[in-house]
Amino acid sequence: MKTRERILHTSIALFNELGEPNVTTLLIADELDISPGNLYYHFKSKTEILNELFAWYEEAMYGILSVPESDMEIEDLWFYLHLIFENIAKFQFLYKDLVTVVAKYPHLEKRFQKVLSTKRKACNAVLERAKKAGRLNASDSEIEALTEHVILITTFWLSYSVINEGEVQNDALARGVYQVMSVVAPFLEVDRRDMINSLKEAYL
Amino acid sequence: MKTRERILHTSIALFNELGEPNVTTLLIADELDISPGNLYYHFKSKTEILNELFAWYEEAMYGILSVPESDMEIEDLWFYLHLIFENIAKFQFLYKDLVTVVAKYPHLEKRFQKVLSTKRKACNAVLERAKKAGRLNASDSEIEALTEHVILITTFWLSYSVINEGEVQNDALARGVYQVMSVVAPFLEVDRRDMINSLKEAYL
DNA sequence: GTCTATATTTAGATAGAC
DNA sequence: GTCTATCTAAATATAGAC
Repeated sequence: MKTRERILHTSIALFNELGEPNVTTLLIADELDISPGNLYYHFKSKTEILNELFAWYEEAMYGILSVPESDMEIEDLWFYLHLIFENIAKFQFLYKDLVTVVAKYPHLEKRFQKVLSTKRKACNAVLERAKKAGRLNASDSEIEALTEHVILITTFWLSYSVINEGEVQNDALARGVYQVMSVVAPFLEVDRRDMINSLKEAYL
Repeated sequence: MKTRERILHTSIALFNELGEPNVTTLLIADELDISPGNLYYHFKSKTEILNELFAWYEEAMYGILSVPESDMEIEDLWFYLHLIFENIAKFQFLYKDLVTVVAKYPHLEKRFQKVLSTKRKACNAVLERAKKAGRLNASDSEIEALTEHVILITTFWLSYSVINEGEVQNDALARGVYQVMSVVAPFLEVDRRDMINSLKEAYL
């Protein structure tokens, strides 16, 4: 792996572990056993490292969100949500210090908002489709509130885990998925609600 | 008002407006038209300012949470939730940069967790009481998930608002209250659900 | 491409006069 | 209690040799 690539991979690892505000360019260089001068040969600033990582994040997220979610069953939804949570975990430094990071790198604000609004649309589409398929009983305003819940939970579940447990535990993602499912459950028929409980038993 | 008090009030205002990581002791002193030396005469460090403000926060929060919530109707719940959101808004600098602030001031971690667990107990008690009074139809595991939802929403609603709108809007608190109510609504009888919609119309 | 050495800036904090 | 002046430490970033 070329130095430039190694810098990016080490940066994301350190950011995720220690939080972006606590990772200096010197620390990244130290961890790689290269000099700070070398690091700055490849990236003219810390911001540029962050930009590149954010581009990775966007690419991964839009990739997942563009999946043609044709009429999913509960198990598919569980799986799909897990995929999203996994990608969030991969870029958890963005989520754990979201407001701070966006304040520090203002040009990321609009881009992050765009990801969120894409997520919102995808979520809305999934719920509307479930309603049309007769799987979901919810009014328009209920679907609207549900969508907000789903986006809020997915966005802040990792922060919530860190605050409660001091770190991101192994089962944090599965518990996040369950938490999302539990907010949708009341609008499903009874037998599908049981299925969520089965999935909880199986994965949690 | 004595200088010591003025420092605290100016600090909380600047923290809330700009975010704790972006407020230096020099900025606080400048805003007050006093010298940095003077500020350090009253507080030996920035951490000590934060400690004092956090003690304010704890006092206010425990005060609200110890209210004997005897069997609340929907309107009372709405009002009670608004009280909690208002206090969160008063100390929004803690919430907007929660993970960052706790990482920077590690001794606050346990204390914040204690506030959260007190909140969790209060929420659980309210829901259990509503169930016993026949107002809420929810299983134990549903009440457990509901409690998590309520704590998650109250904790991160302000961050969510900032990310989505770039700042905390005037109606952010009322929308937060509604969002919490909407997660409880499916477990209420139909007429009480309508009441939530009426409250939404009235306050939002 | 990589290194060493160093410059620049800024935040937190202290010393000592008034 | 308050001020001016200054120190220290740390983080970002650059210059120039190899």
